[in-house]
Amino acid sequence: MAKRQVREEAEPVAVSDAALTRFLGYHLKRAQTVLMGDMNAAIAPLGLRMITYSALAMVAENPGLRQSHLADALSIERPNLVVILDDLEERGLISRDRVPTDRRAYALMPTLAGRKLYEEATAAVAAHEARMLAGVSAEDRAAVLRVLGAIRHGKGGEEHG
Amino acid sequence: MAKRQVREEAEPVAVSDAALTRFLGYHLKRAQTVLMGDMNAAIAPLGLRMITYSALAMVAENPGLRQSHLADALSIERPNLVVILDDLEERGLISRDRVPTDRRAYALMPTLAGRKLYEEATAAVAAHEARMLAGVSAEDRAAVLRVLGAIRHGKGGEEHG
DNA sequence: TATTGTTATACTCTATAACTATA
DNA sequence: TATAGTTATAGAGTATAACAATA
Repeated sequence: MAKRQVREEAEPVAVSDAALTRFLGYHLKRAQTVLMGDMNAAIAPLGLRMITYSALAMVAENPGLRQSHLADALSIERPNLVVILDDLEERGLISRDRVPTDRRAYALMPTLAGRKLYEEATAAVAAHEARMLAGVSAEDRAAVLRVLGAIRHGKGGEEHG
Repeated sequence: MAKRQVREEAEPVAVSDAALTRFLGYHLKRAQTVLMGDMNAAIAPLGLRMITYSALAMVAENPGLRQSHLADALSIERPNLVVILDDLEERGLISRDRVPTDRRAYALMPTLAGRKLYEEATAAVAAHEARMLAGVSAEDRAAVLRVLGAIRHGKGGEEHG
């Protein structure tokens, strides 16, 4: 609107990305941000976020799981898992049952409502990813999993400082 | 250490990931965390982090860049860029020069020290990524870039709510 | 003495509103 | 009135220390 000044850039301004596009870290971070933000939006109507869905999924498919094991599996710290499980428990999606043989620990169990929401959410997540990967070939999908696995596991054997 | 109780799990405890491994978001987040953490460690000796390196790289290869354009290019908010540039400027790696034709804006310029550090850091980053992708084929690397690009750009044309 | 879950806390990252100085 | 850069601030996400109960 208005009269348009003597400026070259009214459009997005083409800034060269060339300095960064050579690096996988750049692409990985951007894609991760977009995918997770979009996935969070996709399951927000169910009252879930990615981390919350992940915890629910693990409990649903590994009934009896201990909190410390779940934290390890999700690669998060034990203290940070507490509030996530508080949320799921308060909403009646999981329960924390005392373990008779080790009264320090809790066995995490999905409730019926938890299982139901897990299935709904899983369908939503699958649909979301199908949409995100609509134009991607099966070969490329497989390749991505190989590379992401290599990044995730490749580390640790190379340097230790 | 000590006597070993009557417990099945002294080792890492095999918890099934199956509930999550079907989803790309899971792999993407893990890989991103590992890669970025590792890259940050790789360039920490140079006093840089990934975001800090990215900003320096963009300035080095796009001298005269404005802050708002840089923020757009890095997909970060303008206010968050300020402290990053403060850091680079205080260390004498970039300068903020007034733009004569628009005295509101700053033209970001790399200093000589900035260019030098950028080249060092670029070598470190490239070496780091080469290490991370050591066992990955050229085809798989290309496939990853295709898929990450699809995720990053694929969004936005599908839904708008 | 070590471990499970918890609390408190801190540090980073990210996001928004509002200010200033210019346009 | 709108824009560039800034300030202040709030919210996630992530990390560590330390505590109570239990092993």
